[in-house]
Amino acid sequence: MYTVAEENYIKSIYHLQRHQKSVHTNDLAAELNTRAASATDMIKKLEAKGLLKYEKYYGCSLTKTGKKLALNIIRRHRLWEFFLSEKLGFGWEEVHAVAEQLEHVQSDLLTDKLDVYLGFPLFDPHGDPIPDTLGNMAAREQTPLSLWTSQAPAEVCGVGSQDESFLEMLSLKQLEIGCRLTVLRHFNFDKTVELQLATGSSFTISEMLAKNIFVKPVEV
Amino acid sequence: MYTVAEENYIKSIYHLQRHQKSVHTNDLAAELNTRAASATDMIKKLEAKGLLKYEKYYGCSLTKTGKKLALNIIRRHRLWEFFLSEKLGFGWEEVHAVAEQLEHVQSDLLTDKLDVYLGFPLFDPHGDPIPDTLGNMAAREQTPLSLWTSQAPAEVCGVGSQDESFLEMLSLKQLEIGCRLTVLRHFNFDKTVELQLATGSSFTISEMLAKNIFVKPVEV
DNA sequence: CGAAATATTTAGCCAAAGCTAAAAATATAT
DNA sequence: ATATATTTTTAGCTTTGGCTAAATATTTCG
Repeated sequence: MYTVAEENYIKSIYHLQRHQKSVHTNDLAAELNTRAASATDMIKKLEAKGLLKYEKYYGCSLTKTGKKLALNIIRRHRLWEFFLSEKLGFGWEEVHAVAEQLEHVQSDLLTDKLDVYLGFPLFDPHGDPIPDTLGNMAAREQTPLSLWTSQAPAEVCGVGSQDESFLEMLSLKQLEIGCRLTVLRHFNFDKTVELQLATGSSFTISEMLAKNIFVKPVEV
Repeated sequence: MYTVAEENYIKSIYHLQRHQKSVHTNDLAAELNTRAASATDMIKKLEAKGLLKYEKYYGCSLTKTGKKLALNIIRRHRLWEFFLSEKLGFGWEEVHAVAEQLEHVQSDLLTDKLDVYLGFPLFDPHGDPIPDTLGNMAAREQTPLSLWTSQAPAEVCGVGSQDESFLEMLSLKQLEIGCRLTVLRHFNFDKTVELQLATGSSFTISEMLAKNIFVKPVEV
């Protein structure tokens, strides 16, 4: 069994590892809203437990065991998100905070029974894929709006951040998951994107926002 | 917000308070598998937070605030037990351990939405009543087998302990929740109880066991 | 009643996980 | 390439929750 703190470190290291191959102390501390010194301490502890490899002043990266644990935590998190949204009627922007707590309930039996009960969902309410028992998950068939060049109508199917101010902005601009839109044009100068909603209204969004909204072709 | 340790102390004090009016340090320590010294420390902390009143060498008892918290924790615990049993198909003897973890997820929104989702259940799978938002709960319409004198068939609807060895014994003797039985007689000498199952088999159980099995009249 | 047994508290430690401040290593920049 | 800036680590302290051993209250019993 692992402590909540350990699990949170493992999860953060896993997420950071998608971008940088080796995870640096400062980045990890920033991700967890803590200090570099604390991160160093925990990294050492996790290395002792065989969950990651660590080279002083260079960084760390998860071992096979560490990755497996990370995927299990992510699995729990996303299954709970799905449950909260689908079964309890939580707004998709409310689920994250509660799932942060639920993900630390350690019982594989619970996780697997929940998975069965939910019908083995492949994606959580944010469009992120849910790992199965072995850690395998579907690839997200998603393109950030910033890269979507097709004229064809697109459906919002994922977001790149759980930040509250970001999610608030989305719902303000009526860019919820499942909503349909068309990209009118990309402005090369400042990378802003002009788009039109199914309701007919059109407006321009920043590059930052466009990078964090994922879309896919509208299904027939 | 309260820590997991604090919540567990509050819950234990609440349970002990049903029997003794004032809860003694040693009993509390025993209940929580810890030592008297640790209990003293925590009692002081909880008093400082206004959750209980404490008199040195005498004991402690929950304040109004403390009781409210206790009932909220119990509410969460029993709702999760119901969920695990009803929705996920856990055996009723498996739910307790997992609910011990789930009960510490702190989100009133979650608790209330879960309650709605489950259809405002009144009793958990062990037959214990589930408090509502205000802390009110149904009285358990249950009699311990040791006091059941009626000739009429009875239905097992509750248990007086979550102890593993006890629950194991129950399932071994096929005395699950919901099962039907008739009490053949009470032996005055050693307070054992002879009973007959719906299957026809009959046997005698100890006073200890009889006190911990709750029954109610079979519903028509 | 007073001595022995029992219960409770105090004092002093430990481990986990965090922090600050200072030291050491690495990276950058003129 | 050396000086400066940044990053990382170390050292030492804090809080939470638990422990043991010793001290102090309380209860019980001869």
